[in-house]
Amino acid sequence: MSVTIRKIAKDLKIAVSTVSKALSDSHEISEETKRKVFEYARKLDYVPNAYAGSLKNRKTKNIAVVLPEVADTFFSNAINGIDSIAHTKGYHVLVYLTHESSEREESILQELRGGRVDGVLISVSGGIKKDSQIHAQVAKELPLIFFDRVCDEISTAKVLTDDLESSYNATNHLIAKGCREIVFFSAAGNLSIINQREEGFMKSLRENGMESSTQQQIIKCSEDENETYEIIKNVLRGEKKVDGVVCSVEKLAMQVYRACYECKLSIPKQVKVIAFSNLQIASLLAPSLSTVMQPAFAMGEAAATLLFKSLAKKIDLKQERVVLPSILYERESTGKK
Amino acid sequence: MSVTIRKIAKDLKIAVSTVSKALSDSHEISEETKRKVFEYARKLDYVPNAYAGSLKNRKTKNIAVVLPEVADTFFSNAINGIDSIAHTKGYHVLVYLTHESSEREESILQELRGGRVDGVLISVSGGIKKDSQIHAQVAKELPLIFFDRVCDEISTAKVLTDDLESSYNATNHLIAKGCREIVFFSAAGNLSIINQREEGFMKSLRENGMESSTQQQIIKCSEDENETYEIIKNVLRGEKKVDGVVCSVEKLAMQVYRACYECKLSIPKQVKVIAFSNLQIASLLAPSLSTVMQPAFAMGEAAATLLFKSLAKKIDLKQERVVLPSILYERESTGKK
DNA sequence: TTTTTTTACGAAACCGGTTTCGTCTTAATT
DNA sequence: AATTAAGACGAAACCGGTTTCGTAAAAAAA
Repeated sequence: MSVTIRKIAKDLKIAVSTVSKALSDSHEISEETKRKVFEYARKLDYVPNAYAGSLKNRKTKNIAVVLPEVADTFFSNAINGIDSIAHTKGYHVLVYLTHESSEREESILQELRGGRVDGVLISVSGGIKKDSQIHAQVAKELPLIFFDRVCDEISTAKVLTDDLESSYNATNHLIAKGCREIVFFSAAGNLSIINQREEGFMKSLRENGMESSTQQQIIKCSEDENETYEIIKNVLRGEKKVDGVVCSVEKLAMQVYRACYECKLSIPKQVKVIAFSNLQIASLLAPSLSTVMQPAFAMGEAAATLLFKSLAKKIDLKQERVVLPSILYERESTGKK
Repeated sequence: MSVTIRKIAKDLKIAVSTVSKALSDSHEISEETKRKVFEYARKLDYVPNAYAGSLKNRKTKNIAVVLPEVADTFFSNAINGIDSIAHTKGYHVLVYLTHESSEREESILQELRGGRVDGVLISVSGGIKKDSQIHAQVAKELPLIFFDRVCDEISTAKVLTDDLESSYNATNHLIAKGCREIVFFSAAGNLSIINQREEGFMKSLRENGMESSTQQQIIKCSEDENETYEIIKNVLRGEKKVDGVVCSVEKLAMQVYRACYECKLSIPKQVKVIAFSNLQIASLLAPSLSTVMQPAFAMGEAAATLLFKSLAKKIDLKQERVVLPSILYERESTGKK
């Protein structure tokens, strides 16, 4: 049985409340008594129970981070950013993985209503349904902050990147490098950031007079990896020789690389590729991959900072919206020597 | 204010204990009453407080995962494995990052003594000191399981890979490919898995009559990235033309690639490289990287499974030791066409 | 010296559950 | 008919803290 303040009180023949106050260095307690309590607590190696007090004051010092997966450089770096802030605030981080499943995401959020955490940072799963009520419900009960993959419908804080603009820039980059038949590989699901990236892509095409059929230029991929691979191969082998590719997410870039290898298409000679990706080793790929890199760590920091400000009642989350710029790295896959 | 069983009891004009028992489907309560309680609880959207009961029965349904970093494919995949098991058991996962700092690791473990979690899975930081008492202390108070980076001194469950053997195999592989001047880049710190890998390396050299000076063949790298880079470059540019490299950890492989690039050394023509790594995209590197891949997901699963067995009082952790095999992937960096 | 204020501490309620134990009613047993 | 057993529920303790409020003693003010 672990040491409690009741045991300390009993041994020292003083009241439980006195021990509690002494340990929190209350002015109500004399220095003499405080010293005694601290000494004895130290001697018994007293460690307070983390959740006992949380009942009374409703502070668990836990926050939840809900995301599709952790084996992804964007998300793992975001966690680093979140953890760096949480750590300075003495908070603990619970990580929840949805694996892009909306059912799982919903059941996780439902569980989070049980007072396990003081706030939630979330990047929604690709499969999320529009009509889900649970996000709004959670947002009512505790501070909820979206980062990167947001739900536009929910009125709460959001941290994102300039997706439309950076997708526009990426497409312009391909065009500047001479591409004339560009396609956009779009991730499955109905994420607003993906929509933004699609729009940036189309905006560039429009401005450059390269717009034809949206359906032929924006290729929706599947949730299934193998299916996606087939889709990609079919597009690349099509009669309309594609010479430029924008990948909306990192995973697709890897698939495009594999497909080009199998179809004996040379990157960047025959097909130029640029992708939204946070791979630190993009520069070591064969060929090195041009990327639009999101400031994952900074986004995590920003989201966590908003959360703690909200917990300190400093801000109203409804008003908050942070947009950070992505950075375009030009590498061999778009023709850099 | 959220709805509690006391509110339900009051509204239904029954005792709190009756509500509690009804909700847990106790046989003490009549079907009639249960129905009423369930209905009303559902109507009020009652969600039980996660930590209220934990005081009494000492079960938080939380586990801690302590690791050096998350932006590393081994660790992020291990988390996936852990999460997959934890999820089926209805447990929640707290992630703690040490960033290879022993002070941080110690303060984290100290905090975990406060009953925040029911058990701990840990991969120790490289900077950990031998004389730290806190690991043993935690192991006394709650189930503690080491995975991958273990502390040999502590008598508790461990999940690891066949480090000595796989390092031996990796070195043999280089020799079979014609390497005659092989060095082992060893990660900073004093981790037992690194020692095992060093031993496997030396064993191979010995058996092949290639052992010379250990100090010249096993190169200890620094905690500082830039310093490590300089060390690597100096070794590769040395007069004794190194033609084979074993990297004890993934990060070093990336540094070796950079160094070879800068020193204009061709991989695999002049230098062959093999590394302990879990990068899924190792095959897309330029050149593709031969790796010793650890079964990260399975290790996470195994560690979590041990923990839950221990929580169910099914096993004595002191006896447990799981060793999983790594897999050697031969790719271009060691000469595969 | 009397009154007021301050200091230091204790008793008890409280947070939201679980669990033990006692009691009353009804049904089964002898 | 008397006794026992089972069924259904309530009162209260408990888990380990925090917080409010009351009070005795000492110090300060009148």
